[in-house]
Amino acid sequence: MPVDPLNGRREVTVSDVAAAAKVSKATAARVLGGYGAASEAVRDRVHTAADELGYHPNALAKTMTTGRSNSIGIIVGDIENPFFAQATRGAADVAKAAGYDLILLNSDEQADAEQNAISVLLAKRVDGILVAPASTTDPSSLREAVERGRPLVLFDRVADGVDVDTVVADNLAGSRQLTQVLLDAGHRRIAFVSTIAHVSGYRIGDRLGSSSVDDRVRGFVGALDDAGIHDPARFVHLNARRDGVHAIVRRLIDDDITAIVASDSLIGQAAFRELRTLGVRIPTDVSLVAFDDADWTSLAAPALTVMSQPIHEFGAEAARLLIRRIAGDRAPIEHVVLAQRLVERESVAPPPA
Amino acid sequence: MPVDPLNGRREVTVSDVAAAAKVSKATAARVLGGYGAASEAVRDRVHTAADELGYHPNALAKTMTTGRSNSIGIIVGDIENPFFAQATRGAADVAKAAGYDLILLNSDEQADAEQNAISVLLAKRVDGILVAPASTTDPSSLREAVERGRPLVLFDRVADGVDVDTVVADNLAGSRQLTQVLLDAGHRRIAFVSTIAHVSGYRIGDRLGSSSVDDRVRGFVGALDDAGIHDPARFVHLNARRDGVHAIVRRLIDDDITAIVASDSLIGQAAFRELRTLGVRIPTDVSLVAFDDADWTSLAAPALTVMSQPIHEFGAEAARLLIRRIAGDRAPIEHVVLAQRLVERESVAPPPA
DNA sequence: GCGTAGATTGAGACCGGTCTCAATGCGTTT
DNA sequence: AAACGCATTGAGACCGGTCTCAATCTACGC
Repeated sequence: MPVDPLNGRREVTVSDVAAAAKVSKATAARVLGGYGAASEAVRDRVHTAADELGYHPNALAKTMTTGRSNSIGIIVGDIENPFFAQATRGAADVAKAAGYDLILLNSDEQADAEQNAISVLLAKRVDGILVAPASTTDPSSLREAVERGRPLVLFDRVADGVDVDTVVADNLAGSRQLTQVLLDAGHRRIAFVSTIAHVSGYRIGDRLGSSSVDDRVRGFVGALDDAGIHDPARFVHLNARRDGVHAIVRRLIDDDITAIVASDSLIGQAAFRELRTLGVRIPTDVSLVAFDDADWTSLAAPALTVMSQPIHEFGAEAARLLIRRIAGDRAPIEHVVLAQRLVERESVAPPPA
Repeated sequence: MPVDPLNGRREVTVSDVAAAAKVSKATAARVLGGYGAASEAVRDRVHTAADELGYHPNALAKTMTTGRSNSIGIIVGDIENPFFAQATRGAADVAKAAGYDLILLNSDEQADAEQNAISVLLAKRVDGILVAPASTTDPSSLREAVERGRPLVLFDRVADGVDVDTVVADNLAGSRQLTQVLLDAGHRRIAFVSTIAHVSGYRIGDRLGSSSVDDRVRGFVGALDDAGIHDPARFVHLNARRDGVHAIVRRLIDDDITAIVASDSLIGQAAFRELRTLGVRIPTDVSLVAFDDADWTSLAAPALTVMSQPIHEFGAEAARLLIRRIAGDRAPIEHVVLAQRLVERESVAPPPA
């Protein structure tokens, strides 16, 4: 009798049930597994035997032969970030409805952690992987998944040279529109702030490590450019993680910036706090807008004007695409682009005279 | 040659590597698995063969014999709720450091979903389970895990009759202290609002479905009682999910309540919004306090006075306890109680004259 | 030079399912 | 009554690892 190595207890197996029901292992497996046929009488015998013995299927053994684990991996930057939490929930709901579970890994936006996460997931034989890639420009961490032919779907950002389904927002258009709100209010000295790491000062044509931020910056720069503002690139401030959002914001105030576009909700929050501690009034002295309609943006005073994204849907749609691929769909790669939506509130006003 | 049933591709196995390295399967397994001994020469041959062939271990096959999956399940109410997201991150970090991955399931605070989640996790042979139980009073959904001897650790709430390690906050003391802030400000008509379902109006001695809410209510009632307030139970308002926080808040205002204790951050948020739409000024007209130092509470105007909890630590400590149990620790059951911390801000003032 | 301990290696069972294929049983057709 | 089709059942290989145990090899002591 086999013994569970973990707690020394015995797990009831198909063979045990078969013996108790006086049928072959194959037959017991058929009725317990719900495949193949069996006579009514046998089915009853097996089921009652299973109940009496307390049979519980071993999903791993099943995976061994079928090759399907009914679990999918999801790699996010940080589950504590409400953005990822929401996307994960969207994915979890779709996955659950289709009979899949989620194995969750945080990458902290680190390529090596991401690569390691993928190896782990592959070793656990997940049926597919959902990832918000840490780097758009260096997708080497994703290579293993692609090479080994596991279905892979990217969300929030794309990755160069990785030919898989993706679900992202229309950040280019969204950023243009968000920036335009500021321009329309009369601002000319508008800063864009992002935590993304970049080798040096931003210059037109530079490619950023995250396609979504890249698009946002391009939308921002494009809008300024269209408005006839000279050298818009100088208004782009990156590396805010390294330098600190508060330090950057302080510098911006010194530079007589009159409006700030925060690249995401977390940066928006940090900027909001710093402006408050500096005693800078929003929107009287400085206007502030951000991406993502996070909870706090409508609760804060003033409430923030934001570019809202269907975050839940990022995860849900990505999961749908993935599950289709797992099911064997060989349709051409799909690049889903979801619209953003402007939510105007109270954080924008004309620049001070 | 075995073929991967999922994508028709061939996965390289220990046997393949063994053949290429001209050693037995057992020997190849030993060097690849890092157990047992092998001569330097053989080790080299096997490793180069593995590299050339592109060998990737199958963690499931390993689990089949060892009985350890190196994954732990975590069941939360809703990963989208920042509380659970934070706790999950805490657990994920500790788990990762110990070589475990997390399988995440949402229960939506539903006992049947929780029970199903446990079955799934058990079938996937997780080494242990972390759960914020949906019901303190009806722990039947947890029974299977206990009966089958899988290590189980509860966090945020306990469950009656389930004799396992737990990690919760000192809600009784925290709630008392939080209520006292209101009492000290001169309030006598203070309401406690929770979304928890309850058969009827709250009465002293009633046992609530969540031990943490139960403790908070008892702390609240105790503080009022000590302050000589008659029949404090009448100030406890439950079933806010069913009735709607906004409806309850409106009713409270009609009843000339001068202060509100929100049972968690989400309720605090809903109450805050409703008070604002009603044109009720905080704290001039009504004081508002809540549990959990969520982001928005310090960003809102006025900033909320809250009872802060070490949420991250709930998950982290629970994971630590669980991993100890998985490792075979037979020490007596541990009930960790973490302290809460009062954060006084601007949402409390004396009641209007 | 021989015995023996210790290191190295291989054969094959095992984990708990699924799956293929052949054997058996039974009702129907001719 | 022989032949046939279909439903039901069982034997045993297989998935990809681990693990036990025995066989072989090596070096050392006397």
